[in-house]
Amino acid sequence: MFKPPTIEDVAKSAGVSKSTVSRVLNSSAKISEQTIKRVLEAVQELNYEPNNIARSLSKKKTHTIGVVVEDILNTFFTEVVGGIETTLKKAGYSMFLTNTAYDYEDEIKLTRMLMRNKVDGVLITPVKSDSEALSLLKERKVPFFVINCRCDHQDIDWIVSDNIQGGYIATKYLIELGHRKLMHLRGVNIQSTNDRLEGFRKAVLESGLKLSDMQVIGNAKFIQDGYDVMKKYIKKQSAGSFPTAIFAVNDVVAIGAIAALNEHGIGVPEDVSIIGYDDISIASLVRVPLTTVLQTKFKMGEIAAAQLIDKIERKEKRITRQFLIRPELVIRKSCKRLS
Amino acid sequence: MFKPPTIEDVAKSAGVSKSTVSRVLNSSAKISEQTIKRVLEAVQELNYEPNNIARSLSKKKTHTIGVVVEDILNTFFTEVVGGIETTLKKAGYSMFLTNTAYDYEDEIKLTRMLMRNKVDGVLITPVKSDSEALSLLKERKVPFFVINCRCDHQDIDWIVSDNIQGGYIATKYLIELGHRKLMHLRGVNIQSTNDRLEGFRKAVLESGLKLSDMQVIGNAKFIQDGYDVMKKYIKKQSAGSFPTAIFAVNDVVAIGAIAALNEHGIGVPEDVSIIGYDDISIASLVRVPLTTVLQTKFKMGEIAAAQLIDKIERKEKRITRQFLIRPELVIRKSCKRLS
DNA sequence: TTGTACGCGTTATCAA
DNA sequence: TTGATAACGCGTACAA
Repeated sequence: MFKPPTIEDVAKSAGVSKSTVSRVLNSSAKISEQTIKRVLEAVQELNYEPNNIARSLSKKKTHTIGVVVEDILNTFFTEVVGGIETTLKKAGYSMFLTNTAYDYEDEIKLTRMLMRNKVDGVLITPVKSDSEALSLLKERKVPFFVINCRCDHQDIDWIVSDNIQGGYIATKYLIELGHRKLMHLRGVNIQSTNDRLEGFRKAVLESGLKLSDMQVIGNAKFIQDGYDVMKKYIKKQSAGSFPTAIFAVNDVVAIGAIAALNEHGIGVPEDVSIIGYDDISIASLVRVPLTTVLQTKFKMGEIAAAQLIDKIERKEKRITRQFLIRPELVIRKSCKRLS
Repeated sequence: MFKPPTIEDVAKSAGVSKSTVSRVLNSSAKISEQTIKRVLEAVQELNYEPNNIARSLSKKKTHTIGVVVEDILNTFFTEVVGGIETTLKKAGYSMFLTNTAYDYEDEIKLTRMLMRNKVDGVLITPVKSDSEALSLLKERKVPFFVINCRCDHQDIDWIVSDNIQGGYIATKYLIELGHRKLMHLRGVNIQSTNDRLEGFRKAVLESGLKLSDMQVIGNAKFIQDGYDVMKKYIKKQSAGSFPTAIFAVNDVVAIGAIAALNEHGIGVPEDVSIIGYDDISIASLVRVPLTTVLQTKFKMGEIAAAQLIDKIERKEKRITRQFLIRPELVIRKSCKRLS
């Protein structure tokens, strides 16, 4: 059975004590040139790699960050994770990546697992804003940072894309193009999509328009939902009440809606303008390049990771850090100015 | 300063020795109902969580798998990682996810880091098929499994999508549709894309056609490359030699090529058929729903992870495991039968 | 059935 | 500048 060399083996080979080897490797004290050389030679020869597990146990620090994500396959989270990974690597941390698949029980189990693994900190996209996972972390004094969820508690750090602002700028853009009869294809009932609706309302009211003139329909999430909702709407409505512009809760819903519209001979943007949300990678490639609202996901991950590390290493007094990232309008071809 | 309770604390609180606590928690031996109850109560009360670091050090097993991926943002790898994560979770393992960004130096550094962290095994998509990372792992007897790369060495386990077969079925399909003047938009010079070209050639020859009649152009990777290569080709060529069908090295290159074709009034599939590779999520959403070749990425991840775990836990003699996953044809609308 | 004592591979403390 | 030796928190052989 193969056993990797330990610090003890190096010590013997170099003819010194293991404390000396440790000192050389961590350059923590003054050591004679001679012994340094001898130790490094022994390290080379044995091809010694320190055992981080033992080191972690001794130092009570693992240089490891746990990441709990809702959907590891969703490009939104993927890009956030990309930002996290980049930042952690730079700072010398490794990443335990876990996936809840929106399962609350799993979220708690995974958080527990991470705590048992003594991660130095946790980045989490919680299913619920009052998730017990957060209480667990707080109780055990594990530094953590919440991503993509505004938590009520004042002392919880988080970063979210400002969905109210995003809904606002999307709607405002449509209004500026001269549209007055708007529709919102709303999403499922969660914080982020509710915020987008709120932004929609805010823009409408602020522009002196009436909410009662606007239509808010659907409960859409995937491309098929966008298609179905639109299809159903078209069949029911008389042409008179048809909106001139639509704000869809996300890009795939927008794409589905466009397909339904086209099937009925309604052109985008000739007959109706449509704006999405997310700027998914294909937004520029679909039949009509999609005007949309961009969330800087990679950056969100970077900021969250950087903040967490700062919290861990600086150990400064509790400053609550809450970040609202401004989304950006990406103008392509799916909206036209109303003459 | 807060200190989480240790097994010792639980032992004291329950009035037993720590070995007893350990036994209860690992149910490794027979213990009286009484003490079991007392211990569990103490665990509850103190909200005790075992320290996996200490446990790992003692048991020489971390229940952790290192994953080294070339591009954490690429949906190909993302889906593979999805399959890995699912499988590992089921088996009770955690995942250290790292990203090389195609940097060979990084690949080695990260592999070293994983070994220092004493992962029980490694899943890796190496940049080179003879990467030193693999030798390191072999030397240190760390079980590993290679994803998406056929390695020369007979004793290395790997799983790849069969790109030769993929190129073959794509080309064969075009030929079966009656096409005789084919073109291949080739990719950059790496194993997988070279294999696709090889499959292309194989299908051509096998059908009794001449390779000299076929055109192989480009060095394309991204959407822009597909556009540029096609654009350039159109400008140079006389209509006579134009192919009736094109096999593009991947979907985005195909999409770029279609854009270039359309700009010149060449319709797909009316004037020229085109088939892609990958079945990226948007393949069905672009102007012309794309016929393509599908790689079962999630499944690749699942298989790789399952095989690795099997290797770790069964400790059976060396059976080399090499998997060639068959790609599948996904027929949509971008190819037409030649009359 | 339970407890004692040692080992896992480091770092940290205290002498020398 | 170095070397013993004690933590770190847990599993486990051995003894009781």
